[in-house]
Amino acid sequence: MVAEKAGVSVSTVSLVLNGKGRISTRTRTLVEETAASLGFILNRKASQLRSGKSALVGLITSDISNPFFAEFSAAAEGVLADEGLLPVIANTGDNVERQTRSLEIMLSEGVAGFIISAADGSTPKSFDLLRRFDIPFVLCVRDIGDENVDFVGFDNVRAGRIAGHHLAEKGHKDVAFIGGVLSHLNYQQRYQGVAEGLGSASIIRSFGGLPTRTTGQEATQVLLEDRGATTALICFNDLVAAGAYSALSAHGLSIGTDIAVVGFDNIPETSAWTPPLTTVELYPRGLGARAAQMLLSKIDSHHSRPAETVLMAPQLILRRST
Amino acid sequence: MVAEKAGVSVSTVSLVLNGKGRISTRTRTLVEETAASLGFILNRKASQLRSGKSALVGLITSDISNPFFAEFSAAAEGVLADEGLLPVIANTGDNVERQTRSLEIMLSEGVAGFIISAADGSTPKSFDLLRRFDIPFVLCVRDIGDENVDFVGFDNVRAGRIAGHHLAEKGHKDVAFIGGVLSHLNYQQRYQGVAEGLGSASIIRSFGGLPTRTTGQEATQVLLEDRGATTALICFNDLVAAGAYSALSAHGLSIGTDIAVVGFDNIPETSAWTPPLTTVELYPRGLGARAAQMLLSKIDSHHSRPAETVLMAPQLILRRST
DNA sequence: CTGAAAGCGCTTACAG
DNA sequence: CTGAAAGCGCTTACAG
Repeated sequence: MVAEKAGVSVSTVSLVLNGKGRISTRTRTLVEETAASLGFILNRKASQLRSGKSALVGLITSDISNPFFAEFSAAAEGVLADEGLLPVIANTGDNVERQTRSLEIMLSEGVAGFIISAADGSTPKSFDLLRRFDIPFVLCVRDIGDENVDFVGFDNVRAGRIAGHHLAEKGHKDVAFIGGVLSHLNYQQRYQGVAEGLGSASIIRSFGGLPTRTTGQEATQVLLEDRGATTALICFNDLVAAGAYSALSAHGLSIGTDIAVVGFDNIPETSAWTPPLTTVELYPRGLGARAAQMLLSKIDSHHSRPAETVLMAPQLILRRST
Repeated sequence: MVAEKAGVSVSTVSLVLNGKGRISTRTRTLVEETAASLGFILNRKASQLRSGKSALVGLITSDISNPFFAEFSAAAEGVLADEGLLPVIANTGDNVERQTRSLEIMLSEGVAGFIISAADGSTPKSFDLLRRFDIPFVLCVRDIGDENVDFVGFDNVRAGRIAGHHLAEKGHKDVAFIGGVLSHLNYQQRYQGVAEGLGSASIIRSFGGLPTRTTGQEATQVLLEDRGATTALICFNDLVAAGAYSALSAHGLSIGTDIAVVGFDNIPETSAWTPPLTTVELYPRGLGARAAQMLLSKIDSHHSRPAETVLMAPQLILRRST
């Protein structure tokens, strides 16, 4: 360590730099000053190797350029940074193998824990690696149906119910559910909620697909070829709604008057659309922050803490598309 | 190292796991098999401490939830991941001090290099720390006017000229430039280009502000209180254009017929707007990928490589808002 | 082709 | 209050 050129031992330097032990004010300031003047920067690789602690946290999502995850990640970064922790990111593209590879390399880098929005197709087994090394992790957004794992997400059934109920109140009885992968828990729960909210006298037609703008556009086009009595679109998420908007207006339909549209997520762009989108707030930023907090507390307590599930209550954001 | 419980020395294990040295096929497979069966995961903290190499790259932007940087970062992550590198992210919120702190902690974590979109107010001095430690870094998107540094960005003057010229061709002579911080190089160059493209007989009114949706909305409202003969809006970027869209339609103006709007960036959402936005493509993904490639080549060659500036040629994306 | 030894830069008991 | 020594898990010359 360079700073020992101030005439003291390495141990002493380490002690003052870490604010540990009892060091005389004189040597303390001496060390601090020489460290500053030398522009000393701690090598955490070495310190972590010895102490076993890490300032890195793995942050794994399917695609950080998806506005939902961009918001989610930015919020997580914020709370992590406040604790001096740094997120290491990886996109899985919803590929389980890529996810496993990211897990391995991050583990290898010695991250202190993980925040993971599981790739499609993940099972509880996908994270056995982390259990084996006893690394704390919290899953979020995507529920893989494992009750023994910490999870922060939202109540999908309730979110669906809110959307369905809102439409029912507006008198819609024949509705299209656009986008979403039919085999996923997120979809099934949301669909169930929609059905409940709409009530038993209603009709729902489903047009599945990956939750992207493209799906929204294409599925809406298909729908419009034979619209029937459909008066409202429930879009799996706001990205899908974006695509639906463009297909709808390409058809000359006026959103909010000719046809209603509701989304899920409340990503920032939706409030600037024409008309602003009515959507079910799923708190991407709140989830990111909460997941980071939960991980932090897991890292602190580490053992002997039962698994927690926190579900944020979705909320209707009433705007002009319905 | 656990794997030496296969009867060989640590050195040998290290050699086979790194594919170095000449090892007999027999011991090689023996080691590989026992490593696999034991679920061995290399501790890179240790290996990096010794070898001085790192698999971490610092990725610093003002805000990763900004769609431009979300795209940028996702693309950078892609090319980094292909090389087995992992991005560590930090948002500066355009605060130079936060940027410095992130630089320090990442340095401390031993990143192999940096990709940085400089926070507003950065000067060449802001990165002296990296020069002192001889850490490769590439700046991008925001030009801080340092010619001795690797930079990947776009030609702002040209981008502005494209937008101005397009509007001039459509017969617009009285134009408002919405959003953007007037003291920034990016703004000044873009403005200069717009003026050139529009031609000398035109009028440009400026409504500055941080390049956000909110600014777009508020500045457009101010403009509309006294619109005068203004027939077109040039928005500093697509986020500003989003805000402008909502203010415009709240005023009952039909975009593309009553008034023209053009943006910069071409973030994904713009193509789904009503009407789709005419914008100047600035290649967020291309920039991210290119910056990562450039950093990679810097890390390889390391010394004796003159600074490079690569500017991507902007391109008009003609859609229906003009 | 393989092993023993040194050393990367720290932190952490342990003496004193 | 401070120092000497061991050791975190690797890689890398150096012998053999």
